[in-house]
Formats: sequence, C-alpha cells, structure tokens
Amino acid sequence: MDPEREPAIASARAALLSFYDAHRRAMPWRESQDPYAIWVSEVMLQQTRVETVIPFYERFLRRFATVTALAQADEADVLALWAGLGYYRRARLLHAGAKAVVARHEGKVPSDVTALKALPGVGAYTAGAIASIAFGLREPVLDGNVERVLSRWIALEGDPMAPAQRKVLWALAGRFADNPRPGDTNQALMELGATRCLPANPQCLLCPFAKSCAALALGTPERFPEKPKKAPPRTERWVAYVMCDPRGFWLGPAPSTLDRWTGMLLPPMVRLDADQAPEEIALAGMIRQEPLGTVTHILTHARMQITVFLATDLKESARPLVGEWVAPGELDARAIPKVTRVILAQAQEAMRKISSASARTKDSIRERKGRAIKGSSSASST
DNA sequence: CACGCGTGGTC
DNA sequence: TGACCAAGCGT
Repeated sequence: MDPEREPAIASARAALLSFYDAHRRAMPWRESQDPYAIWVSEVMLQQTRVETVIPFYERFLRRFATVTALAQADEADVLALWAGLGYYRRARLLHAGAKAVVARHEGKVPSDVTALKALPGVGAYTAGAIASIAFGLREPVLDGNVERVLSRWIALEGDPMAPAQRKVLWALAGRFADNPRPGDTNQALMELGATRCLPANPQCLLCPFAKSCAALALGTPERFPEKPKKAPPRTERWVAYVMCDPRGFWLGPAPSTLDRWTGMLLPPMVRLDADQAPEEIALAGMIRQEPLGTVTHILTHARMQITVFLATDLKESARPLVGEWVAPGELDARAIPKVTRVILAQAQEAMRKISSASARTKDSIRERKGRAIKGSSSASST
C-alpha cells in the first residue's frame, strides 16, 4: 500500500471512530465480551440483517450459553433454534465448530486468525471479526459493507471480487484496523456501510468520509463497487405430499436432491423432471388423494413451484419413508423451514375450504385444525 | 473459482 | 411489485 496514504487513513479513521461513538446502534452482542457470543452473532449475521438476527441470537444464547453446551447439543435442537433464519448449513457448521473448539482448544475459542479459520464455518471475515472484536487484535475484516465503503473511498475500478481487487481491499482494511481500537474500527466500517454508505442513495452529506472520498469527488459514488451480473433464478417444479391425521403432519428429512434443507423437516417431496406432470408422481407407500393447489417459494437462485397433494399412507408397515408425526402446536419447537410452513399452510387453507363445502360430511380432515400458519409465498388453489 | 445457499426488508 | 440485497462459506 502506498505509504503516502497513511496520513489520510489516520484522519479518516479518526472521523470514522467519532461517527461510530456517536451513532453506533444498540445490538445485544455489543453488550458481550464473550468470544463465543461474538462468534454466534457473526455467523448469524452472515448475509442476514441485524434486525432479523437479534431475536434468534437472544434465544440461541439462552439455550446454548457456552461453547461446551453447544458442542454437546443434538444437531436437531440446534437446527430447531435456527429455523426461520435461513442458510441452515451455517447452523450445522457452527455446531461442528463448537465441537472442534472443545476437541482442539479445550473449549476456549482461539484468538488467532489461523486457528479461527481452521474452524468449520469460520472464513476470513468471521476470523477477523472474532479476533478484533472479541480479542482486540489488529485484524481487518472485509465484508460487503467494508468492500463498498473502501471501494468508494479510493474509487476502486474493476470487479471487487477479483483477486487483485481483493488484495487491495484487504490491505487497506488492514491499515484501518491497525490502531488501538481494531474491533470498533471494523464495526464502524460496517456500520457506515449499513447506515450511510448505502448501495443506492448513499447519504454522503452525513458521511465521515465525505472530505476524502474519491468516489464522491468524482460525483458518482454509486458507481462503486462494480456489480457483477447475476444469473436469473431457475424454476424448479416439485410435488409435495401432505399427510395428516390426529397425530399431526408427517414430516421427515429432506430428500438427498434437496440438500439446501439438510437436517430440516419437510413433507415428502419429489422434484419433477422437465417433461413430467405432477400427477405422474407416485410416492411409494402413499396414496395420493386430492390436488390441493400450488405454492411458489422464492429462493436466491431458484423459484420452487410446488404442487401440493393431500395423501394418505398405506399400512404403516408398508410405509418406507423416514419421518415422524409432528403436531401443529409442536412446529415452532422443531427444525421446520419456511417452505414447510408454506406448504402446510396451503394444505390447511385448501382443506378448510373443502370441509366447509361439505359441511355435513364428517370428514376426518376437519379434525385437522392446527393454528394458522404464517406464510408469505404466493399460493393458489386448484 | 464460480456457484449454490433461505429468508425478509426495501424501494 | 419485482428486483435487489444483507456482518460469507465451502466446494
């Protein structure tokens, strides 16, 4: 890095820390000095907004107060507390990381970035965050916020994800972190990116970097960093079989073709081939009854079109599917992802219509009245 | 190393 | 309202 830039960095950093001291938002993990608590927060915050994380963080730390407690927990219980937060692999990796800390480090979270990065689920960013915030080490972080803030500050051209740009940004972040308050400096850069140096409509008038920002001097701060194009989401067609009886809903582990929800509970589901109709699918051990409708569930890279059928099982001895009955009131305590809630909500809605249409019939369906399940994905009855 | 990964908020 | 995006990681 150009040594001439050093005074500019010192000056910008001072303005940054003043901004942070005046405007830092309250967050529960900022009340803690426990490296384990910081670690949990950093993993939850990966690709996830602060406001979303807060209730999950508080519940998680109440339940698993120490790294040892987490290491000893069942994965299903860890995933149950993660349910609704998304990116469930994070929870499995955090769990594995806790076990590694117990096995390798006598249950104490290590402070050096090399040991941290060797833990499952801890990459360059999270290692730097733990080292600087929890241990006060002069280690940088580079997340999406810091990337944007620093790219604008120096008007960095080119793809910020490319190796050359990465190297420049990490080195610059390292200069910022190299001061007596590395944890605050790193959090200040992220706070600035999250509240002022926004992707669109940056609030440059309120920015502590305004005097020295190269992108602002060019008059086009929004042009930085360069944004790579994203592939449009593909469409996946699925069928889901909802089985219910007085014991609840039949839910089981995700099929091997659906590893995005590994460890989570889903109704029996099958992905359709391009030329397959939903009615062509026959799931072993089950009798399809009625098509209840379709739901669309949007993910980052895929759009799932799910045709929902009501089904009944054959004799229990003939049912080959792994799973269990989960009562409606028990759903919140289990590892139930959003997509399962959407499917069950659609089924409940459709069955409510069916039962009210045939009100005189003593349909067993009517006994199936769980509390309403929230769901924002679009649904339509057939 | 380009890609896949969940969900909810924002404009 | 749909497109964009958010304190990344592993493969």
